[in-house]
Amino acid sequence: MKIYNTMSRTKEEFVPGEPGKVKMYVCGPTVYNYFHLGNARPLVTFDSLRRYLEYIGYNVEFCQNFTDIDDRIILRAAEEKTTIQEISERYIKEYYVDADRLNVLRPTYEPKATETISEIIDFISELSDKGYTYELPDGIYFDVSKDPEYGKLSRFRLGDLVEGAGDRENKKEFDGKRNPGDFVVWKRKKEGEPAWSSPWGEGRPGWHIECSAMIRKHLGESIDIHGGGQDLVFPHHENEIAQSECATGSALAKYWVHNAFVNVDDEKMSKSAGNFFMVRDIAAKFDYRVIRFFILSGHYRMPINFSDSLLEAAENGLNRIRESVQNLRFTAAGEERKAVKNDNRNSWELMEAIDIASKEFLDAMDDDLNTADAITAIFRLVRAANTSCTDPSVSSDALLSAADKIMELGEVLGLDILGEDENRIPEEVLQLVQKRMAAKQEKNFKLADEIREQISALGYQIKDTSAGPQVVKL
RNA sequence: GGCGCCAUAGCCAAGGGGUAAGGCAGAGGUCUGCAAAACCUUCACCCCCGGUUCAAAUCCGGGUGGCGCCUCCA
Repeated sequence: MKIYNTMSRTKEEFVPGEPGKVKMYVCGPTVYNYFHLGNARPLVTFDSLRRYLEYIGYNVEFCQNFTDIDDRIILRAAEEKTTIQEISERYIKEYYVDADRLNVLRPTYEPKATETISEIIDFISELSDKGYTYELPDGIYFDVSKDPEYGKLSRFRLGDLVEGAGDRENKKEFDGKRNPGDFVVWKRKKEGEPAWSSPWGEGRPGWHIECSAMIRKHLGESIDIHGGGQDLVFPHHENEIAQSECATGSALAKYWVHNAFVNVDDEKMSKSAGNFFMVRDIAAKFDYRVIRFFILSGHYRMPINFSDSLLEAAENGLNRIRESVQNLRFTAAGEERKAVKNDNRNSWELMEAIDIASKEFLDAMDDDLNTADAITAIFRLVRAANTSCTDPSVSSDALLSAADKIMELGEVLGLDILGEDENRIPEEVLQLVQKRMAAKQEKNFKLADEIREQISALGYQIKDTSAGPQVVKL
């Protein structure tokens, strides 16, 4: 497959360091709150990349961290008069509630910063021994001027950073720093803060260092894919590269992959801007599957706007796929349909459409994870399959093959098109369906409509087809 | 100031030198007691101006408009 590499700013052929194996790392959440739609985008994007790589045969080792020690967590704990452990544990639990329902697979490794302290300290020691760091009263800093390649990912030059600093240049934060771009790897303890002992006294790790240490601990010195949101390119990933490559001497990652933002009215959704929507709250109105489908309906490197009407459009689109699978299975179950031989011409044409959809799907995903086109391939199969449902000469086997393929491709995107339990109809509902059938036979349409209302109140919808009533979960 | 991205129908969104995928919404029709779904039909010359070319929405140059990073941030 081809994947866009931020390092080269071009699409490159994906060739992992070790054949058949992929090592990928994605920057995970700082756990001090529920996550918003903008945070959900990389989760869904990289989960889909991981699923696709596994689908085409790779063995994927996937690592995603939890930042569970950070200024915001400390602040939150202070506000609530509790410990940082309590805060981070709570929001890790809540993270899983949302992530699981978004059908995000659990990573192979999910390290926490606070459980990686000794590796982080070792890492800093190495940098220190090699002369890349210096001490200031408040902590240990990385000297970016010691790294001749610094800036290669973001393509920022050190001089430009000084200019970009603008009005911040006069602020205290630069006091003592050798270069404006220098960043802290170990923060000395301030009164009342949680701390760990280290060769530099009590303190806690800086933000960037945890990822460098975790990657090496779980995946090794060099990995295949490193992912995250576009805003992490600088400074976070740039600094990770500087630390890791100065320490180990080898390239940290072969492919740098970054997703674009979720916007509201064309402006970046962010906590600081206050224009964010929690996934939890959106899920009160829309199914988590709709949220995932919405995220995947555009290319990951293009910004997407969020609004209710866009979610509604996504919901309707996803329903079209779901209904198709339901209709295919229902139609295939018909007795007359089962008698149709599967080697007739029209059945064969549907089988061909299935193959074409598979190929289009693979082509789309191979082209830099083009999930928008991959979804189009599914829609094209849906159209062909629905048309086949109206053609009595197409066999049950062919219809079921189409349904299976739609489910299979949907699963690669993690869409969970039809859950297992959605096929089982409760006895109570089935009895009502029988009663309604009887009422219809007697032309008692008033009663029939009342029963339909009852069924609907139980969460099921009834559709009268030429082959009898079809019941589906709403 | 530095670096970078984007501009395609009412909306969303792919594509990317040879004459515009798909979805949502809309209109008309078929089926149907009604409803729902489905099916059929219909719905764009791709921001503007130059240039290259037999041919440009696609390439190049210049505009205009929108956005992002350079500060915690997905």
